[in-house]
Amino acid sequence: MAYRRTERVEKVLRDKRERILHAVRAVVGEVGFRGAQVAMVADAAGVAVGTVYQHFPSKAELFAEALGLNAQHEIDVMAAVVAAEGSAATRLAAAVRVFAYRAVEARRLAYAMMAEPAEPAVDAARLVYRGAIGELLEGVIRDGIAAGEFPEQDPRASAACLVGAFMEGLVGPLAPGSSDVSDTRALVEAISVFCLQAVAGQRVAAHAYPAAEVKA
Amino acid sequence: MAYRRTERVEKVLRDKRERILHAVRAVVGEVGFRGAQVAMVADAAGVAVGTVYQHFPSKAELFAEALGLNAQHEIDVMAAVVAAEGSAATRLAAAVRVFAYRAVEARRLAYAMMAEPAEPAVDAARLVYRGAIGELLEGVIRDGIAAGEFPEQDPRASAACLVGAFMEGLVGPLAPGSSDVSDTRALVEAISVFCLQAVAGQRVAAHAYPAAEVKA
Amino acid sequence: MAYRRTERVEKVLRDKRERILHAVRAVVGEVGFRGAQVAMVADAAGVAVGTVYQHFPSKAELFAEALGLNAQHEIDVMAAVVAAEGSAATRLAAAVRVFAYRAVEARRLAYAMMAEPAEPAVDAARLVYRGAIGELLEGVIRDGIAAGEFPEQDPRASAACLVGAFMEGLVGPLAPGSSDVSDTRALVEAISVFCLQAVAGQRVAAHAYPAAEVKA
Amino acid sequence: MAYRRTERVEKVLRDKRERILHAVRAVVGEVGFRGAQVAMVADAAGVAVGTVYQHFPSKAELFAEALGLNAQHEIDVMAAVVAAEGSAATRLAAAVRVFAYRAVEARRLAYAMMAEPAEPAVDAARLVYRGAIGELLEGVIRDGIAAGEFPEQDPRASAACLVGAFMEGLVGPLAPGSSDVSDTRALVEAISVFCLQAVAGQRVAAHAYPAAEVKA
DNA sequence: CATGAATGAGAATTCATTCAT
DNA sequence: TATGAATGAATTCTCATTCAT
Repeated sequence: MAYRRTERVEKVLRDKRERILHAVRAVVGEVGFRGAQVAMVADAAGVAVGTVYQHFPSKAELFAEALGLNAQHEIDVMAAVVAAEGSAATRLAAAVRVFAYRAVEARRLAYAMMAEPAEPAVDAARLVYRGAIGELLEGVIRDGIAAGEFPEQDPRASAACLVGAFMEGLVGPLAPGSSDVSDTRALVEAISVFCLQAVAGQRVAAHAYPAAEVKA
Repeated sequence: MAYRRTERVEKVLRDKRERILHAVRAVVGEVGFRGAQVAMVADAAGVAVGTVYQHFPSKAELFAEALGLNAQHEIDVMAAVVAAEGSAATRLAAAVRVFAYRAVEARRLAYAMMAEPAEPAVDAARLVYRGAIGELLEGVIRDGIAAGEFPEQDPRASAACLVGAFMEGLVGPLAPGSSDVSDTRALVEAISVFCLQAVAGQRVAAHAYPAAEVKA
Repeated sequence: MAYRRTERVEKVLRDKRERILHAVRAVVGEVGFRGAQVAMVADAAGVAVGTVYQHFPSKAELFAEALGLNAQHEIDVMAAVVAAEGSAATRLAAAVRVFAYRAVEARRLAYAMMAEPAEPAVDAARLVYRGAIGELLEGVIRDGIAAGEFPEQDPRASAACLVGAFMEGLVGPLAPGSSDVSDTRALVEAISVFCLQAVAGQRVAAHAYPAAEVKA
Repeated sequence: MAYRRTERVEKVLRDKRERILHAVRAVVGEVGFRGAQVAMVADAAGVAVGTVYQHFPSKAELFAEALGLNAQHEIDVMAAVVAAEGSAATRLAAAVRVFAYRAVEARRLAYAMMAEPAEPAVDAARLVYRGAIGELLEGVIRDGIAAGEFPEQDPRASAACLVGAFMEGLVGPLAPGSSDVSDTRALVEAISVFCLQAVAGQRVAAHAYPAAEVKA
C-alpha cells in the first residue's frame, strides 16, 4: 500500500523549512549577507548543510525567500499602520515611527534588507520590499497632497528620500551605536520630525503626533 | 654609471599608480566592491596583477586608498560649497545639489562609496568620508539654527537623515534609472526641496535657491 | 529521521584522514618538504584539495602532524630498544642499528624529518623529534659513564654527534646510493662501529654486539 | 674608434660581480636558502635586481657559484690543515677543530652549505663541497689505517659520519644556542674528542692534540 | 651596462554545491 | 529524507625573470 504523508509529517517538514528560513534572518542579522555562509545557516537551524539544499535549490533562492518573508511581514505591519484612520500627517508619522522602532531592534538585519548588495535574486527580493515600502509612503504623501495637508511635490522622490532618511538616521555611522532606550527614543523622534517636516513643509512640534503602538 | 630616474619615468610611474586607482573606481562603479577583483582592476588599468601588488600591499589597502581619494575629492568640493557666502539655507541647498549632481553621474560608485560593505580597511575609509560629509552638513544646520533660519533640532541626526535622503533619492530603486538630463534635473530638485523643507521646517518654493555650479 | 554516523562511516573517515597523513609522508619522501604541495598530497591520497582542508586547518598543521606521527613512531621504536636489558654499549649499538635500518629504507623522508627546513610549525615538531631521540641516546651514554663502560664525556654533545653521524652516514652523499641489501648492511655496520667507538672510546670489533631485530 | 675596456672598468665589474657573490653569503647566512630572494641579494649588494641578472643567468647559478666559492675557500683551509706534518690523529684533530671553529662563527651559513636543500644546481655545488671535505677526511683516515694508528674501518663511511657528527654537534638543536666563547670552545672540544675516538677507536684525553690556529 | 617596474605562472585557501550512505 | 564529507573552481598574493629607459 502506498505510503501517504501524514499531516504530522507535513508539519515537521514545514517546521524544518521554516527553521532554515528563520536561521537565515538570524545569521544575516549577525554578520550581514556578505558574511552569511550556507554552513552557518545550517548550523543555526540545527540541520545539516545538505538539508538546506533539500529545501532550497540554491543559496540565492534561500536568501531571497527568507528576505522576502521578512519583508512581507514588515510591509504588512506598515500597511496596517498606513491604512488607519487619521490625517495623512498622522499616518505618515506613525509609519515612520513603526519602521524606525522595528529597525532599531535589528539594525544589522534592517540594513541588510534595505541596502546590502547580494546576489541578483536577493537584490530582486529587496527591490520588491523597498518598492512596497515606497508605495505605501507614496500613497500617504499623495493623500496628503490631495487633502491640501502637504505642498505639491514629487511623491515618488519624496518617498525614496524618506526611506533613505530614516535608514541612514538609524543605521548610519553618524547615529551613535547606543542601545540606550532613551537615546533610541530621542533619535527616532528626531528622525520623525525631520521626515514630517520634509514632507509637510512646515514646522512640526515634537510629539505633535502620538507615537504608534509597536507590535512584534 | 648609475641609472637615475628621469622626470619622464617618474611621470609614467605616477601615471601607472593613478591608472590603477582610477581602475578601481571604474571597476567598483561597474560591479561594486563585492564583485571587484584584483584581476579585474589590473585588466582595467592595463597592467598585470603583479603590478598592482608592486604599488599596493594588499587589495584592502588599494581599495581603501581609491575610496579615500575619491572621498576626499567629494569632501573638498562640498566643503568649498558650504564655505561660500550666503544664508544657511542657500548653502545647504547648494551642498545637496552639488552632491546630488555628482552622485547621479556615477550612481553605482556613489552607492559603493556610501554604503556597500567591504573589507574593514575600506569600511574605515568610508566612515571618514561619511563623517566628513555629515560634519559639513551638521555645521550648516547649526549655523541655520543659530541664525534663527532653522527650527531647533538635533543637528547630528538631521545631517544623517539628509545624507540618507539624498543617497536613497538618487541611487535607490525608487528613483527612475533614467540618465536623461531633464529627469535627473527634476529629480535633484525634488530631493533638494525635500531636504530643505526637512531642515528648515517650512515650505520651500522650487528654485528658491539658485543651483550651484557643478565642477568636475 | 536523523542520520547517525555508523561505525563503517567512522572507519572511512579515519581512513581518509590517515590516507592524507600517509600521503604527506609519501610526497615528502619523494620531493621533500620544499617541493611538497597540498595539491600533490591530495592527489597522492586520492582526494580533492578541499578534502585536505576539511581535515586539517592549514598546510603547516597537516605537515606538522604527519611529521609528528612519524616521529613518534620512530621514537617509540627506539625507546623500546633502549629500554631493553643489557650493557650500555649493547643498547647503544642496538639503537644505532635500528635507527639506521629504518632510515635507510626511506632516506629522503628521514632526511626531511631530521634536517630539512620548513614552516615554523613543522620545525617545532622536528625539534620535539630530535630532542626525544637525543634524550634517549643521552640516557644510554649517561648509563654507560655511570657503569664505567664509557669514558667521561659531555653526554649531550655526544648524543648530538651520534645523531649527526648516523644521519650523515646514511643520507649524506658520501654514502653510496645503493639499496643493495648487502651494501646497506655493511654500511650500517660501519656506522655502528664508528658510533660505538666514538662513545666507548675503544676498539669495537665488528659484530661484537648482536644486531637488534628490526620491526616495521 | 672602437671602445676598449680599460683595466679600471674591468676591476669595477669584477667588484660588482663579487659584491653580489658576497651578498649571497650574507643573505643565506641570515635567512638560509629557503628565505633568500634575489631582491634581497641585490639590496645587500647595493645593486639593482636587473644587475644581478646581468652577471648571472639565474638564481640557481648565482647561488651555486656563491656556494662553490665559499666552499672552495673552506676546502682550501682544511686541505692546508690536513697537509701539515704530523700523525694522522693530530691532523684529523686539527681538521675537525678548524672546521668546527669556522662553522660556529656562521652556523646558519655552514648549515645551509652542508645540508639545506635547494635547487638542483645548488645541491650539485653542495655535493662537490661535501665530497671534497669527505675526501680530505677519508685521506687522513686512510693514512692512519696504513700507519697502524687507526683500526681497520670503511674510510668513506667514517668520513661521512665525521662530517655529520660535527655538523650536528654544532648546528643541531641539541647544542645550546649559546654564543658564549667558553661554551663554544668546550663544545668544539667535546666534538673533537668524539670524532677522534670514533676514528682512532681509543680513549682520547681532552687536549691531547694542540688546537689548530684558526685563520679567517 | 645599470636600473627597477612589470610580468604572470603558481601556490594556499575558501565555500557553494553534490552525492553516497 | 537527512546527513556532512567531498569536491574543485575561484581568488588573493609571491617572486623569479624580463626589458624599456
